[in-house]
Amino acid sequence: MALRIYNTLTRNKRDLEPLAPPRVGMYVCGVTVYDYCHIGHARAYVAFDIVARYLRYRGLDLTYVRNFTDIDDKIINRARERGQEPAVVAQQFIDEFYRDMEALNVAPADIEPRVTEHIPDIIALVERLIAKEHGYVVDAAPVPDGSAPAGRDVYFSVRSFEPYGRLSGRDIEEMQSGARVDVDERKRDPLDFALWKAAKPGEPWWDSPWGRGRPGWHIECSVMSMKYLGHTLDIHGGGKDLVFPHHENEIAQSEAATGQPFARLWMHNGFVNVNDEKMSKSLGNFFTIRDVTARFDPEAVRYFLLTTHYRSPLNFTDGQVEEAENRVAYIYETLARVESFLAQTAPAGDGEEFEKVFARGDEPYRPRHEFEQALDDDFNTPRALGLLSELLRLANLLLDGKEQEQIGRKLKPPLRARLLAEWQNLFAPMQTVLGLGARPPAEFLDQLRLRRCCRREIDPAWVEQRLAERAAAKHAKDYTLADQIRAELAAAGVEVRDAREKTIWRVC
RNA sequence: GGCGCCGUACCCAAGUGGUAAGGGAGUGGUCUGCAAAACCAUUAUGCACCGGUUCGAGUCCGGUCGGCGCCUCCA
Repeated sequence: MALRIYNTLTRNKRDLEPLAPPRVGMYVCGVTVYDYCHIGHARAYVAFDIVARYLRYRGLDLTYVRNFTDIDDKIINRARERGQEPAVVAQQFIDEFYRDMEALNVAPADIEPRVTEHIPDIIALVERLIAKEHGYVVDAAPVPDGSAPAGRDVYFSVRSFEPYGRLSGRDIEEMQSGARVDVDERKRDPLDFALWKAAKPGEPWWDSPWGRGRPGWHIECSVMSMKYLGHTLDIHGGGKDLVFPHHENEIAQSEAATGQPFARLWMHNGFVNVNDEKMSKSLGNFFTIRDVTARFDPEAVRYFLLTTHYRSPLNFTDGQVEEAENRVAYIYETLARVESFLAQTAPAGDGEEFEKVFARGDEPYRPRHEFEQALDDDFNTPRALGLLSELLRLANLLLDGKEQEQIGRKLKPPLRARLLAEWQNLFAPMQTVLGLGARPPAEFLDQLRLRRCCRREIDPAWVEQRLAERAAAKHAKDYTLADQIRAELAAAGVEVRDAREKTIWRVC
């Protein structure tokens, strides 16, 4: 069974065919570190986290590279605003990035290179492009204060690379008429882009054959991806907004330099929208990961991001994240119930396997197989979550002892325990691949309750106090008072559940 | 203007030409002192609209309407 992935370059799904199986090299464009990440960033890195986890689950030997762009105009501007060194700004937001990703349970990449640590490699590639006449050197634009420029600029000649535009499906001639490209007579073609930029006064710089300067935006990814993964990557990924010009330019630079295909498979995730419009810094309609995880459990954000296929647009609303948070709570409540049942009942019984007991007509029930089919099909996480939901429902069915309603017969508790133990094994890969439900259930549920108490300004001590009073009333068979207290708690957002031994509560 | 994507129930969302996953909300039920949770049942002869191909189309083709994206920094 092959893993099929949508390839932006060919506009269809292709089998993943690594150059040197089982090894797979994947490069994903990382963040420019000048600000907190927003939900759009979260989507991209959660999407590729699933890719990484699933490739490993499938037994592939993945090397995952994700860079940090730690030198760039925006970082320099931010540093200037704050009166800090650009390197300080960059380091701060690298740290913030890690905090966000950790909260979202996004595993680090294997290699996380930074642009500023690869300047000699970048210079070498620019020199190579100049030698092959794909790059050309021009005088830097005049400096506003009239002083002499510190170096010269190097541009890539788009017309020297015949296939330019293939990834994004556009034609150089047609783009000219777009008229939205700047006119700079130093460039041979308006679409030519900078490989190396002369330093302006007050900007960070590195010595180079073209004087003091710094890398252009696109060259870093060509350099760092090929350095760690070789000339041809198995997978190159990023957000849809990088298709043009960033990835187009990466292809041009890399293939012009090496003469080899740069990436076999291009994956691009869709946007996160707000009111059906793209969430972006420039539109100012973004929510940072920090904002959202302050209000909702980070795992709810992760779940929410997986409810839509990674290539489709995803509309962000509080209601959706709240719903996701309820689903995650359902996962952990089920896991907690399974744990507690198994702690009390010893499994026993043979020959009654999950796939037979819950057979669908003549077909055995094989959730793991279906799960793999879903992810094999271009990482279809919504389908995978659907299967997850079914599986959770079956666990609760067994826990309630209501399996008769589904399979037409009643099972003895030891056999139910055995099936639930098997259930845990079926569920485990879903936990590890999706990165959901992997925390200790009690810990999660306590945290969620605290978080929701904060959200609704409920004092847990007050709840406990009122519940004690209600227990006394119930004991005295004063149901009127007991129900009155329960109604009062419910009005505050506290849901009371009378379980067998004790009363538990949660916040909605 | 060029290129491209999308339009599935009240809401979110899968859907590989062959009887429309899953979740939320709603309704009925089981359980419960009553509830809540959980579970069971139920909710699209229908997939924006109009044509076409086919034994058969949400799925393929053409057109119409509506929404969005890229073409400039952007995950």
